[in-house]
Amino acid sequence: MPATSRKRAPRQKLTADAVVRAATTLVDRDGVDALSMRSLATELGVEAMSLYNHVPNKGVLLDRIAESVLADMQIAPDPATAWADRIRALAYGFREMALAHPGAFPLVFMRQIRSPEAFRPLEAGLALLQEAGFEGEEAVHVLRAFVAYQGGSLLREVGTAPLLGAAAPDLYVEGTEQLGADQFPLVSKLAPQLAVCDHEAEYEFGLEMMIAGLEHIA
Amino acid sequence: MPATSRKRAPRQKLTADAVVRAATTLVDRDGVDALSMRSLATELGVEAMSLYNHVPNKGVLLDRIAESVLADMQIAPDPATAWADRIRALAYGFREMALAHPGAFPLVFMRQIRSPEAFRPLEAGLALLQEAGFEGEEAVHVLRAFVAYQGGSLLREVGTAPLLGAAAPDLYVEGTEQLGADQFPLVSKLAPQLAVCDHEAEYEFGLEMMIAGLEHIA
DNA sequence: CCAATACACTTACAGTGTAAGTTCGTCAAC
DNA sequence: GTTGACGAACTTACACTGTAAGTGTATTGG
Repeated sequence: MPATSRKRAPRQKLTADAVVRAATTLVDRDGVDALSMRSLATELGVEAMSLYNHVPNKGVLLDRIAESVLADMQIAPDPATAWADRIRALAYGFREMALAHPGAFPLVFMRQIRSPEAFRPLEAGLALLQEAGFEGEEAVHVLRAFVAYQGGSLLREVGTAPLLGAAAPDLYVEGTEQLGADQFPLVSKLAPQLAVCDHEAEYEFGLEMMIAGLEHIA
Repeated sequence: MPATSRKRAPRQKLTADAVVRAATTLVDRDGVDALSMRSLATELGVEAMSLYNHVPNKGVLLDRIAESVLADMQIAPDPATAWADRIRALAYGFREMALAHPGAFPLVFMRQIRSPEAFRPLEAGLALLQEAGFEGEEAVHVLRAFVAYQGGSLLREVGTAPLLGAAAPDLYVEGTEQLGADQFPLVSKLAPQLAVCDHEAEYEFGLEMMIAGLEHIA
């Protein structure tokens, strides 16, 4: 007789890691709102309360998801190129992390992470800025500005913050039609441009703006 | 005998507007998570289901809250100063709106608003950029970049996206202590600067960076 | 081989959004 | 003045949420 039980499920290994991984997958697939302890348990072929043997509560589970996403971020080995290019590399690495986890990325932004995963990209950014000539408080300011821009951009791209995204492509046209072009002439005129949003191009545009601003300061 | 009934509550007028106003107040005071149909009803001295006579469902209620916040935004009458100054004025008006509604502001960012309230600031921004020499698609790019930066910044300031905010002031110190300064020397060295976050100063810093970048393009 | 541990299970409870049905205050028409 | 209609607040009910508490069993260390 094998080592597995004869009644009930064969006591398959359910580890904390498996729980977090499954949760991340579920969130990326169906969105954060679709994650409940019961839906996750079902996904794992287990009862809801069993999850509490591996994760203290849902809040911590969300933190773990964010950490696992952050841990996935690729930080380029930083070849000796111009610092502006290295900023670009780091920024696009950040974006790829977000796009790889469209559902879970907001958690990285919204939850306070207190683990090495959070320090790793931070350290990389500070190192890069230091070599670019930004030290101490100024480096922190620059980093915060970049993180704010990237966070806003990527939340828009993954759909969490659709403000000014493409959204329903007929929104502006419809809206401006029924409101009349008199009241909002420019919105009306630019409706076609507002109705589409090439996220990669937008990301690049803003990033270059910020880098140009940074070079102005340097 | 007055016109009011003698049994039950005096049938006080409960309008859609009153519902949205009360919801906005509640959300700003206690946070979005504290808003439930029942808690809002209690606040209004009414049963939960009565709200559905004035608002079709909670989602729409959240939209209405966002719209009411957007409607509160002051758009400066735009004196004939340099366009960079006018960008600053618009940006600080946006920030003041956010700070006046710390709980409800995230809804402005997260929910897709399809009402005149949303077009008004948009039109103002586009008008301003046009006078600064940015037309068509380029103006849209610029606007999206600014909105992304401001959204990210303000979500940090109101506490929704604490990433890189001050947060627990001992986070970095503790973190770097227990992890050792070897692994993250810069984070460790800059822990004091990372532990504090003067939101207004940070907002200004990033804004000036973006404006400098914009002037570089112009 | 037995005791201890780890961990999945069951039950239960307070809270959520909201569909459906009931009751009642107010006002218009006769 | 009576009646009827209508709007709006109320009640009940249901499927869901997170999780506290307690039960049972398969695996492992002595």
